[in-house]
Amino acid sequence: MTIISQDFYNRNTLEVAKDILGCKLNRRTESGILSGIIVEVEAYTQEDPACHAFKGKTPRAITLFKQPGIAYVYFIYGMYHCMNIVTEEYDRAGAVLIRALEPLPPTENTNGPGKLCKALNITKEFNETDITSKESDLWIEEGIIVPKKQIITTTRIGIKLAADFPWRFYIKENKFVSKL
DNA sequence: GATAAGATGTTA
DNA sequence: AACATCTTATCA
Repeated sequence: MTIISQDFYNRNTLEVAKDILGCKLNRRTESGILSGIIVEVEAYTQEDPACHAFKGKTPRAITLFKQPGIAYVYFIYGMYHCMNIVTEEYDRAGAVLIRALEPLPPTENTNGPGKLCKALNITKEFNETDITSKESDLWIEEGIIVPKKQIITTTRIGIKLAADFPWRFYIKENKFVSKL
């Protein structure tokens, strides 16, 4: 399997979000490698009021300004983690939130951003992990090809700010996309 | 089915 | 006080 390089992430966030659908997320654990196809994502950029980086380089959001191709993992609602991939050139903030995976093999419950982090045991210790290297315990490879016609665009979920931005993308009729 | 409430801790 | 969530309870 071909690992996805930094160049892929060093682009406009909206483009990366659409192009990463169908790619395969891998997590190496003591009991083996857990994998899933990315089937649902959302985009966030520094000009976007809903983005953590909108207010600038706060301690939490500083990761978003770093080099593309690293993970941004944060803790939310007192019990869940959410995993993003940092995009855009160094010193420009941008990220793609991984919202759902199609698990391989189909055992884990990965149809939501908090659930997939729990299933793959992704915690804040993975913040700033280089996901373009197989030496990491978290990386992304090429997966299946998703035709443009199969990509559905909608507004993002669970936010109040910029709720009208059509920056959520998912694979049409995939059973593992988060509920309604 | 739908909608509401509760759990829980970090952030600025 | 809000929060890029999810589960459980309580209706119908």
